[in-house]
Amino acid sequence: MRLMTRWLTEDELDAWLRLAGVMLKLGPALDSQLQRDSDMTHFDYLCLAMLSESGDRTRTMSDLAGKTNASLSRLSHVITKLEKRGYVSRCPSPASRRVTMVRLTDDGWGVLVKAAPGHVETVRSLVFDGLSADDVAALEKIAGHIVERIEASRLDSTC
Amino acid sequence: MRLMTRWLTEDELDAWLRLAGVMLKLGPALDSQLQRDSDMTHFDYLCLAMLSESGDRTRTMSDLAGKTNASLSRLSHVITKLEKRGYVSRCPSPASRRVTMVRLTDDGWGVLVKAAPGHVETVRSLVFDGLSADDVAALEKIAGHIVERIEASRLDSTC
DNA sequence: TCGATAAACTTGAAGCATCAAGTGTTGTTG
DNA sequence: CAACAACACTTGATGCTTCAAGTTTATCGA
Repeated sequence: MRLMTRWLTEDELDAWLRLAGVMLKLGPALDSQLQRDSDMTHFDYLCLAMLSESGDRTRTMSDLAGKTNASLSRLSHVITKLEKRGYVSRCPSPASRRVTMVRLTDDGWGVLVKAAPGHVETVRSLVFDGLSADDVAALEKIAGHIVERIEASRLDSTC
Repeated sequence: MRLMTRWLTEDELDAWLRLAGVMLKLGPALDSQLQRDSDMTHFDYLCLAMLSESGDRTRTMSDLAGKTNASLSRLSHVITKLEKRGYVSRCPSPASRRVTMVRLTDDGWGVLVKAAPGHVETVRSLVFDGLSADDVAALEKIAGHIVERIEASRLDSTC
């Protein structure tokens, strides 16, 4: 708790309200397209995509949670759903009995391949069309900065 | 539907994954702080804040939905909740009988004033600390660009 | 002016996310 | 080596968001 609040400057406030707008609108916009065309959430898509990028299409829950920026709890619920649909399967890890591994099935791969073009087109048209290379670099830098700070703050409070 | 997908470049993909990280982590981080310290959601806070910025602490539902980047349906549910807590009140509009006006009550104002310092401090520490003025300008430009494109795309599909 | 269309919400149900609590497994330390 | 803490999840309940459908009021065209 601080005694004096460091308020935002006018420029910061403008930037903040727009960023809040992105948070409030972009997620739903992506969900809406994927739901309509492929009956899945953006987060579902991310899970399948992150699995597909692993050599053997397999990851541990914790690893996948990290790659998708999700809590283990959220991931567990979603993996249960995707497993019911046959897109992924859980299997025990050879390394340790307390880790669960998730594998992208052939069906899951098929669904991902079908969903990808429409999703990428949506991301392109909502985010990247009209952005310069400098803008893209700035976006990566700033977004990376924010994610880092969030992760650092979670470490603080855990100790 | 396009025949050839314009995939993302490597730089775009990096930027996109980080932006997705922001979407997935920043909202929950803000919710978590506000929930813990003030028993409210970030979206609740935004509603109260946007009402407080109006001269008479009053806005129509549609106007407030626009300011908070929300659907009318979402807003209606949340306003019902905030009304039950006594932070806002609904009243008819003198101009037209189909518009509902929402007013920030004194209690709501009090809650907002109490919540603001902690929230602003969180936003500052997660987003703005460590960003240069150029970064802030870039953030505003890019986030504004994305929000504009989402709004434009919604108009497309509505016609 | 009358009827159709659109605007401005509201509501209920269904699906998602989060939180708290619980289970089983693996290091770790006295 | 036995207790204890930490890790890697899983589960159930609660609250939030979205979607589809419904209501009431205003506008617009013939």
